[in-house]
Amino acid sequence: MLSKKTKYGLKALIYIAKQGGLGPVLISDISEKENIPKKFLETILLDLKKFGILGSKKGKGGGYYLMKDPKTISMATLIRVLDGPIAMLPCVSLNFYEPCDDCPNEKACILNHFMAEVRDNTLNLLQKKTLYDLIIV
Amino acid sequence: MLSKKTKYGLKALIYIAKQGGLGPVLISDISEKENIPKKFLETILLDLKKFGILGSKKGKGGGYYLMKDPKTISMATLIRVLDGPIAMLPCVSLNFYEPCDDCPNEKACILNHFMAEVRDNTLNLLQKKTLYDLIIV
DNA sequence: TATTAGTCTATCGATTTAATAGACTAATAA
DNA sequence: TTATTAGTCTATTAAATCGATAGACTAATA
Repeated sequence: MLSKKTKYGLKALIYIAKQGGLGPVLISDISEKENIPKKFLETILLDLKKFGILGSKKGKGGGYYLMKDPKTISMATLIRVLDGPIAMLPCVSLNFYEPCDDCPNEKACILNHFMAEVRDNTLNLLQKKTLYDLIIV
Repeated sequence: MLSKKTKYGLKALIYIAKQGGLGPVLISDISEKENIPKKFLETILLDLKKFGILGSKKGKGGGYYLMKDPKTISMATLIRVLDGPIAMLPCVSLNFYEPCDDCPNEKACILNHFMAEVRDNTLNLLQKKTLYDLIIV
């Protein structure tokens, strides 16, 4: 399951993307319209900024805006930034790989092979879908 | 990500299935061969018994055995029993559904629709694959 | 009746998650 | 230049979950 942080983050990004680049969007605006705790949302958007997905402007007329064309932002990237690994096991994660303590031979591990298949299956969908696909309803 | 409980549980089931029904399999046997903490494994197998996946026999010559043909046990079922929802959000879970507090209208929620698509995509694979598919290498 | 092996309850520490608090800094406009 | 707006940063907290362990108990077999 995705964390609430991830759900909130995705909803915020969809909200911002829907504005279509008409100036920065206020945290408080997103918070109210999407029913996301404001302080929590602050930390999430800050995270997205750190990863170059969002940019921000302080002061009056400030807010958050997308740094790239929504068509170039895949859902796989967003889930990885917000939630972490897409794979079901660390030993088949492409971006967050970690070996299993209990597994003496990963290449011979049946579960490893199966979970890699599941990962590829999911990735195939998540990499194709972009933020843009979500805002054109 | 799947919990260690789930990973251990799946490895144990694969181990038991590989014995091909030649009498009950000992917890200690699985624990040693698969490097799973024995006490932890006990609780996991007990869980699988509760859900009718495994049966057990006490005393000498006892142990755990499969209650059904591995060909009839889907990976989707196993992951649900061990880990919980397969869906990425509670609001699109078929077996563990819960509405989102922040969502005023689920049917109109873009994320909901997208995550339902992801769920179907994953489920399509997990329901086809059975425990048997994992033991024939 | 001794031994083997699963059952049950409970507890523990560590980590993660969700959320909040509050002081601070940058940008804008009057 | 200063009041206001709005994002930044650090930190703390409460609750939940995770991974693991302890120990007493019960059933089955030889």
